[in-house]
Amino acid sequence: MGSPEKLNANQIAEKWYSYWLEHKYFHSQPDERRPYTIVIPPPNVTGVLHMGHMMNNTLQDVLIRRARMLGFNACWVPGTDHASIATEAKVVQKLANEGVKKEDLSRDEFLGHAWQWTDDHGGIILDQLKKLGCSCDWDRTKFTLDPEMTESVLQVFVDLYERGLIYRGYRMVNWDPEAQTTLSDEEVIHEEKQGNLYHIAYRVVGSEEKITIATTRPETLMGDTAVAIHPEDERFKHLHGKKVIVPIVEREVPIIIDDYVDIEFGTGCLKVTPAHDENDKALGDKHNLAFVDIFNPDGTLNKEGLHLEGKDRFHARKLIVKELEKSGELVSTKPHTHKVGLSERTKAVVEPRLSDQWFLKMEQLAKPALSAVEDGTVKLFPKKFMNTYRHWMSNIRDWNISRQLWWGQQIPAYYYGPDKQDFVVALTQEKAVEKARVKTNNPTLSIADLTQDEDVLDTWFSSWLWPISVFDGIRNPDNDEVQYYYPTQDLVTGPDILFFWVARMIMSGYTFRDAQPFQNVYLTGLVRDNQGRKMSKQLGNSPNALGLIDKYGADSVRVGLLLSSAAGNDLLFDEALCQQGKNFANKIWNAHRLLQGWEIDDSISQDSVAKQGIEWYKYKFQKELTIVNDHFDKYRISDALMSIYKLIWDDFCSWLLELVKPSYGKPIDSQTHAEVVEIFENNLRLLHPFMPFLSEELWHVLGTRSAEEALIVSSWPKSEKVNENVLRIFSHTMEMVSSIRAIRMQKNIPMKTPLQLIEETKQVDYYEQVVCKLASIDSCTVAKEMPEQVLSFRVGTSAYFMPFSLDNPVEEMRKLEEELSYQKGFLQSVQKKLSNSRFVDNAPESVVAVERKKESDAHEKIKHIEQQLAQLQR
RNA sequence: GGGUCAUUAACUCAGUUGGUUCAGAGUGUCGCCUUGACAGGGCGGAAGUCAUUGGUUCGAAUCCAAUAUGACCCACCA
Repeated sequence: MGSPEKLNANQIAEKWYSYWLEHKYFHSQPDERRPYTIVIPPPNVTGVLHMGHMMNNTLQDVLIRRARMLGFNACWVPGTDHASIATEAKVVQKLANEGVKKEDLSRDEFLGHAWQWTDDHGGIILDQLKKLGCSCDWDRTKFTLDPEMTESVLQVFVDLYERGLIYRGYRMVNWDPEAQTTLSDEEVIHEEKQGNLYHIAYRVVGSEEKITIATTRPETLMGDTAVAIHPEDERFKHLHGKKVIVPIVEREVPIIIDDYVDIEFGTGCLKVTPAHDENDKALGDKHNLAFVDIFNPDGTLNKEGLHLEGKDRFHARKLIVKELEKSGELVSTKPHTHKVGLSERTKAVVEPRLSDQWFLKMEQLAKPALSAVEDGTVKLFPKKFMNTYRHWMSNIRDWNISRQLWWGQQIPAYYYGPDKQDFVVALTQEKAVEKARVKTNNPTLSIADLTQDEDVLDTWFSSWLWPISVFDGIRNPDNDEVQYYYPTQDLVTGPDILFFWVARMIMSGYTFRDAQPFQNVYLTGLVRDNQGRKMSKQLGNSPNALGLIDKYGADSVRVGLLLSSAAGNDLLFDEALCQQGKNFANKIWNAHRLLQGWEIDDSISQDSVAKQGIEWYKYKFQKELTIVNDHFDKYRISDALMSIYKLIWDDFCSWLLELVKPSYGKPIDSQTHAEVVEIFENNLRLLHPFMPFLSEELWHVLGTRSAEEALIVSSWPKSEKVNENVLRIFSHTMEMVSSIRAIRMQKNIPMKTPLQLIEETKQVDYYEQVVCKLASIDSCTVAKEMPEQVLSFRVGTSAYFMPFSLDNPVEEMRKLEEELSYQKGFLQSVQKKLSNSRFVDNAPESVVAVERKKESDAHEKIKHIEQQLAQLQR
């Protein structure tokens, strides 16, 4: 056969990946089988594979490959996301490096650059997934900005608008001054920051009195249009109805009375800046205050900032504090930690800003999505995420879906007049014209009279349709594909996008197809380094994903990742685990070499020990198969892998192969060889989802297979009945072997020493040969009476003896006495339990029976040990 | 401020309705071995008052309460 001595993981990976592609095993189309579908969480089109992706996609591939072997029509849909703000930021940066400013480009010119960038860098990440072994149906690769995907998105926008769920509103939104766009609430991350609480004195009009307010943002003072106090605050009751002068701008503003104010906090007196704070806006609306916007889109002060016009907001803060200090109006500055909202993408401090934006009403959409998770139509793994999901869904706020960016789907709203209220929403310009003509009653209106809204849609407004739109289920709701593949089965993603993406897909699923998008959501943990830190570029603790594959091989990296990941718990990634994976691959490789190296003789009949071993292993395999299947059902993927790991390494390699191994230089009988090969093949079936390349390679080494017989499209083993009795006898046998080995090592007992068992009721003939072979003893027989000069050990309730002249009987006796006292203590505690009538009366019968068995077993063991001691004392 | 989760061997984690010989695994560690598949190996050890304190129970790592530590999520306290 001539397999090379060393395993070359990368070589076989390349070979089999092309083989699979060539035979279109990843491709799926509707047929009579049941579908098993996963849609990939689309990575950013210009992204690079990182550990999180590796983890995530390995899991998906394991699920898909097993489903394929289980006979499902497995379909894994790949694709990428245009990642509006992230990609646009990268393109802007790239242009800036070339000395080009975004402002100097037209929209079309900019989009040309963005597409160029996408074409140059896009899809790299998908090629990287191939290196990992992912069996995606590449013929189905989608991009969220593909024309048909865009059309789906726009159609949904129009539809929701017509249903009255999308509206245009002048609202306080999260503004990212760096990217100069709005952000949804979910794109804002709050971080604790050390800041100051400034106490500033405002003069009361018509009196010498001053009133002191507390603020963290003195630079917004120019936008103040009121000062607020609590109605019950005794300190300020005399000021009701009075006015104050805002320092620097010298603006006269009212003192308003509102119980929103917290008497305890700061000075109990609040400056109100309705244009730059959500709460202040509420106060402004309620008390009919003026709104003074003091910022430019880039976070600098506008002309309302007077002499500070053009200064950045944080610079302005320092300058204003200085001015107030000089004028004596700054009463005090106290350190104060508070949460600051940062843009998820640019890390810029988010500025609350009033502006015209598009919103989607969420309350109605959230209802079916909430009940789907509550009633188990959609299951979350691990379950703990149900609580956060429920909380979020029941407190959901409207979704700001417009972004002041260019890279994305432009909002299909068309203005036909100077007033921003005069617009129509339509899928195409042509349709927009028609609608506008009707609306204005002006039949001469033309496309030239329309201006499309400048904004694009939030990226998530396209990805929330992903499970439907990849099957074209928005534009063609009745097409065969979407009917067949939707709802999909499993979704594997990180909990960080539970709200961004998962929840919204569930909402869109019910809204547009009246059905859940997937049945199960497996939420993986974050990948951290072995010190528990998040992996990040700044820390430089993120291993190069492709480098790992080169170094260890894809199979080993997959194993390394899976060995450390319980669902939903963060996993501390350690490169040592990839080494463990590599060692495992090597172990399997060498097992096959052993098998291939034997000389086969078909003239001899089957070896009886081998026959017994094979019988045992078949049951052992079945037993583990049940456990593995159960782990899969519960999404305990790493447990499934660990079970297989131990089955192959310990049971197959360490026990079975040693059992069937012929003596040195002797041939193996052909029947045993054939049966071991079959067993090996079944092991490979279990292994395939985890280590696809190695398993496929060995599958073809062990037998000649046609393309249809490739492992990837073979079957997952079927469950068969287990003979528990055989397993029990074997585990007893294994314990005997281990005990003999242990004693031999300590006492330096010669090979071929015979072993005896004194109980006549016990059967030894079944396992005698196995024990003799593995423990290198001469025989195992039943003795009529206690032999002289023996070493002993016990397995279960059986006592075994080996004749051996002891150099140091005292040492042996000491050990026996230790064992005896342990057993006696144990017996005592069992008896105490059994003499407690409350236990005997209350505990289930089976539990009491177990205790009684313990008692009688302990008696028996004690008897053996005492006999042994008596013998030694003679 | 509200909530969720975690705390078990040196490390990373299991422990699935409380009940089989006084808590398991993988890695690491320590001994011994190894020219016959594999030192990327074999065999055999050692290692834990299950975070703390109470409670429920015949019986608690497991259920309840409080405390401590850590992680994450949500929220408009200037």
